[in-house]
Order: sequence, then structure tokens, then C-alpha cells
Amino acid sequence: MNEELTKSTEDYLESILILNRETNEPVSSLQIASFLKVTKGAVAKAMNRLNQEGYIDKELYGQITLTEKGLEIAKNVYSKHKEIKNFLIKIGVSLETAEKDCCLLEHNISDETFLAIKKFNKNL
Amino acid sequence: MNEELTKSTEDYLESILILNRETNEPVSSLQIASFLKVTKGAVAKAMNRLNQEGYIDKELYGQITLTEKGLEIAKNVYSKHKEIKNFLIKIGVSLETAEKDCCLLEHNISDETFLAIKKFNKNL
DNA sequence: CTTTAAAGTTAACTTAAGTAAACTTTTTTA
DNA sequence: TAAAAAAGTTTACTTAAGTTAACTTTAAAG
Repeated sequence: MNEELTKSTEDYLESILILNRETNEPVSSLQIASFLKVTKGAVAKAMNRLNQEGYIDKELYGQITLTEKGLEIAKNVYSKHKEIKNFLIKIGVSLETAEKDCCLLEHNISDETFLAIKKFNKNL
Repeated sequence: MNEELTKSTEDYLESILILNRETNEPVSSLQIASFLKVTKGAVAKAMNRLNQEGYIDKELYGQITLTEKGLEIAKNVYSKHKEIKNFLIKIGVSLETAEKDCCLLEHNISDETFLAIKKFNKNL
């Protein structure tokens, strides 16, 4: 299904989705930088790459939106995020830790495991 | 608890532990390379670093053993590995996927989440 | 024993991702 | 509308981790 996305790529796309949903507006580089706690230089570099590879739309000095391709990945990662978080809470992990851990785990979970967790969450 | 180990460092230490338990002998570079599917050059470089940082004992052209410090980390990671694998199997993930996924997840799980999973495994 | 194969080492290079800081563009505001 | 502040860009540098390939050491076999 995936064609080798890095954790970092997934994180950028996911945060664009999240930030966009908060405001319903295109997203700025600084928002992303502050969300992911990286410098604006890092964001600029990443956005160049994501743009070239067709995951986002953005012109020089312009704001950022996800393309269809980017959106699909972002949604995918974010749904894992939510499902894992939910699951962690259900087995007794604190909100704070659940939020922190799922940000890392979301990048390393197979589709099969994702489905199993989803099922588990439903049946409880 | 941890002082910033990378995934790669944890993987090397864990595989030394696993390989050593299989044979009860010190471990060779090639064994590690084949276990982790990296080149022997990569192993050599990593072993130099781990040696300098006190995680393994090894002399030039010699075999590899974990120091106390290295062993502690290896055991820690490996116990997460086993617990996560167990857990995945319990929620219906196939053996194969469970093994693959837990190799990644083991590096990203907090102590709190680890304990919760452990508890979950016990009470089922 | 010597030669050859296997194992280990080293060096030069690659890639992904970040930082810091100088620079440019855009936006705000007095 | 000009000056200052904020946002975005670019460049040079860093780090972690890998690869390939040449080289050295060790071990095994004739």
C-alpha cells in the first residue's frame, strides 16, 4: 500500500491535516514549525520536497494545502493516531502518555495490526 | 531512565543478546550483520561506537559480548519486544506480522505503556 | 607451512533530517 | 506610504546511519 514514506514525511502531512482542520484555512510554515517543534528552515526544506513529490500544493511564499495524494496519507496516519490513542487509554495509559506514544507508534504499525486494534476498540 | 538511545543502538544491543542466547557463545560481526540485514561495514562502525561508549566488550578482530550496561539495555528492549509480540498475538495479529511489528514498536513505547500492556497480557 | 577463503576493518561516499544564520519577501503599523 | 516586524527562503554545516569496495587479519585446508 505505502511506497516507503518516512516518519518525517508522514508527520508533516499529518500536521498539515490537523492544523487545517482546526481553522479550515490553508496552513503556514510557522504553524507547522511550532506544531512539530522544528525550525522554519526544516519546514521549508520539507515543504519543497513534499511539493515536488506532489503531496502538497504551495507556491513561493504561499500557504500550504494537501493534494489528494497527500490527504490520503495524512488521513491514514491520523486515523492510526486516533485509534492507537484510544486503545492506549482503554488499557489504562494516561491521556498525556497516550498522546505522546501514539505519535511515535502511528508510523510503525502494519495495516493488519491497525485493524486488530480497531476491532479491539470496538468490542470494548 | 534512558539517556537517548537510538533505535539503531537498541537494535544492535538486542540482537547481540538474542544471538548470544542462541549459542551461549560470544557473537561475531557477521552474525549480527545477517540478523539485522545490514552490511558488515555497518556493523563494524556500530561496534566501534558501542565499544567506545561502554555497551560492549570487544578487541580488534575479536568477538563481541555485552557489558553490564549494554546487557541492561538489551534486556529492557527485548522484554518490550516479547511483551508487545504477545499482546499483538492476543488481539488476533498473525505470528508473522506480530514479529515484524514488535521489532519497530519496541523502540517507541514508554515505560507507562509497557506496564499497561504487561498488565493487559496477564489479565487475559 | 603456505596459500586461499572468510571475517573484520577502514575509508570515501550517500541520504535523510535537522540547525543556525543571513537574506528576501510580505505584512503591519505608525 | 515608508519603516519595522514577521514570515518564508536559502545556504553552509552537522549527525546518524547506512553502502561499496579496497585492504588487513585470522583461520582452514591442502
